[in-house]
Amino acid sequence: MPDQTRALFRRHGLRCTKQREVIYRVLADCKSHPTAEELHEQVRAAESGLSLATVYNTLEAFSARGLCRSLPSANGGGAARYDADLSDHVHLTTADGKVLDVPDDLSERLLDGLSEDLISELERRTGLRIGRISLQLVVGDEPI
Amino acid sequence: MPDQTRALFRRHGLRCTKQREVIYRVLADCKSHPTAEELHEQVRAAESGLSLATVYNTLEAFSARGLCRSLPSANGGGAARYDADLSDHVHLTTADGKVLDVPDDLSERLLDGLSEDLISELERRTGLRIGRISLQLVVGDEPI
DNA sequence: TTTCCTGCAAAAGCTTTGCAAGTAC
DNA sequence: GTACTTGCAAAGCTTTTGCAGGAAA
Repeated sequence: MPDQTRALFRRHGLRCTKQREVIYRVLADCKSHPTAEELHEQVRAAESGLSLATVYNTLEAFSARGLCRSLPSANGGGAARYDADLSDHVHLTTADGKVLDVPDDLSERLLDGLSEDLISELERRTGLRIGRISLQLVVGDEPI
Repeated sequence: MPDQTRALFRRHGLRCTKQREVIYRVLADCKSHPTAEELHEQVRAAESGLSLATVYNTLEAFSARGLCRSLPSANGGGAARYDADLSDHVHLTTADGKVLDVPDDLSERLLDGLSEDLISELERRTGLRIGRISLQLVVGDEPI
């Protein structure tokens, strides 16, 4: 396992196993926001014995420790999708459940609308504590 | 069934049945964006024989005809949530899967960021045809 | 009368869990 | 050695589907 990955896991309180390494590497290299199942297929190329349950457990551990996040799907049903890119960027979800990154410059224009005082206003009125916030555009090809 | 509901169903090409009426009424009166299961519980107060499969079929019919929409969940897994309010408003999804409406004035401030040319820019770069667009804030109580 | 809808039960899809064996620390 | 992780299988939850009877048009 590369020292960098080892350090990353340690820093987040995760044990270093070869399963976790390969899962992290595949997810981090992947621009398509894969489902657990898709990840499992790709990961088995490198570690053929690796089970789907381990993929789920690992994604859960990564999410809990802030190494990845799961993304809202189009409609609640269907498989969860995961992203190891934790930078501020907007996701665009299509009607058929795919998730794309909104290009950085457009993300920025959208995120500029999320000013500090809009967020405090939201906290005040909803009573929620808002630690992080992410923005999701859901698009359909039919006008409403 | 009230004439108004009857007319609404007819206008959208849906047959008028008492099951659909009660499901629509409960959903439209409900501010909490219920899951199919929650809706089923409430609906059975009025129509005790109504099955969960019918709730799902009906929500599917409503969504297809534009009488309601299903909302992205926090993380892809879990039950879908439904909303009969189709006006432009932003949804806020909490880490534990609840969905709230963002107050109108704040929704408006956010939606102002979605200018026509940002949307055409997105269409041009993604190759998608964007017929409708909805905005979802996903918040967590932990900083990322 | 024709077509669509409902209810039931069964199946399908996604995710979690219990447990025994194995591995990192 | 201790605590955590893995793999398997089974269970759990959500959603969809096939089909027979029933209701709307």
